[in-house]
Amino acid sequence: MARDANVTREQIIQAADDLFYGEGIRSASMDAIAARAGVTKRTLYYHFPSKDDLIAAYLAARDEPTLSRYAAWLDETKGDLPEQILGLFEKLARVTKTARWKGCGFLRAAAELAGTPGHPALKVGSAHKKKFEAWLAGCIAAKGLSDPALRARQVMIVIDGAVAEVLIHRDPAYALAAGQVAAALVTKTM
Amino acid sequence: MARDANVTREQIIQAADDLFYGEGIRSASMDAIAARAGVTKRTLYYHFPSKDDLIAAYLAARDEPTLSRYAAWLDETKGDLPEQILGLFEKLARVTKTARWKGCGFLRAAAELAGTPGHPALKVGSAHKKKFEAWLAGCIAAKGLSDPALRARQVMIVIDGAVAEVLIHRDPAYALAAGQVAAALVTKTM
DNA sequence: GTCTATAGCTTGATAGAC
DNA sequence: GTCTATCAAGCTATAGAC
Repeated sequence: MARDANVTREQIIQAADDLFYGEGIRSASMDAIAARAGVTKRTLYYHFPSKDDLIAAYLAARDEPTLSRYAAWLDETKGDLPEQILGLFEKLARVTKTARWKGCGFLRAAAELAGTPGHPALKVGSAHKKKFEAWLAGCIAAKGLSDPALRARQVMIVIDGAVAEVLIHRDPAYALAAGQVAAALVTKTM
Repeated sequence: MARDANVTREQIIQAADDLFYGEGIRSASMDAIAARAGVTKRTLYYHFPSKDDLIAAYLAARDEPTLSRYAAWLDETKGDLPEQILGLFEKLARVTKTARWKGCGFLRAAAELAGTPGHPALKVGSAHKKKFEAWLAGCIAAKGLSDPALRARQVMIVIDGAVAEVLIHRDPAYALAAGQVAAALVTKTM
């Protein structure tokens, strides 16, 4: 039945997210993902013809939730845009302290798959970051600031730089130092 | 002979660098590394007891050359510190266009090994980035700027953010946009 | 210190039944 | 659409000779 198929598909995606994000893409085996999803490998391969397809689907499923999370972090913070950006980075710093947090899934996929240039998951990751950057540009343009596209790009660089640095050192302080830079980037007088 | 052992060891490290950096750590097999180094697996395991040891040694070997490269990029550029920083990012943008460039080996290792927290290579990577940050702090302090430690940390965030973004989009323009931010960070009037 | 050879296991993917 | 069973290849690491 199509209804059950979607449920099964979602269970597989969830298992893939747990293992790809938790252990790394190459480290997580199709065996382990099938077992975690509670299906056999035959069923897994029925829904996803290859591991590469599953990797791409795993990242695609993270796109919307990731954007929503950052948008919520911004919206939850009172004040003008620089203050909101500071709030976003404070919330980022907080989640990086949790045991589950292991950096940005898109960036980690790009890092791990850098050796296979045409990989479908790389396109998904690039598209996600473009969407993120466009959302930032919209927030900046709404405040009437000059050069929203450039500022959005620079804030994006600072966000991913902060995430990378926190992952490397396991120190949330980097996110707070980054927040200051990003806040300055969305302030009229630079 | 000890002399030949060092030569062999260096050949293995070179082969590991080619394959770990080129294809990814998990994707590159010990078989392939031994073959590329022109030794048998027995010899490979004589010099490096495990793959994890070899990964750590591969990163350790990249430490000094990486720092020297960035230092050269700074030194080669005429002008005051903000101009030198701009020059550094321009040179970064240029090398990202080469086919061989695939991001930062340290960051990619951190991304790939995020699932194994105690891995020796993660300590090597963190130590390298700390050293890089300390070098930046020295450059900034030498110019008499306030808060050299904080500024260095923020420049580090921007550098790694730029590298991450260029890797994701395969677009050197991100490095140039990042250069403006970093240059502003080492300017007296912020 | 380097060789040949291989153990012991895991991998991504498939065959055929129902 | 899901199952049981299995493949051929690749993996890390080791044994024993010289």
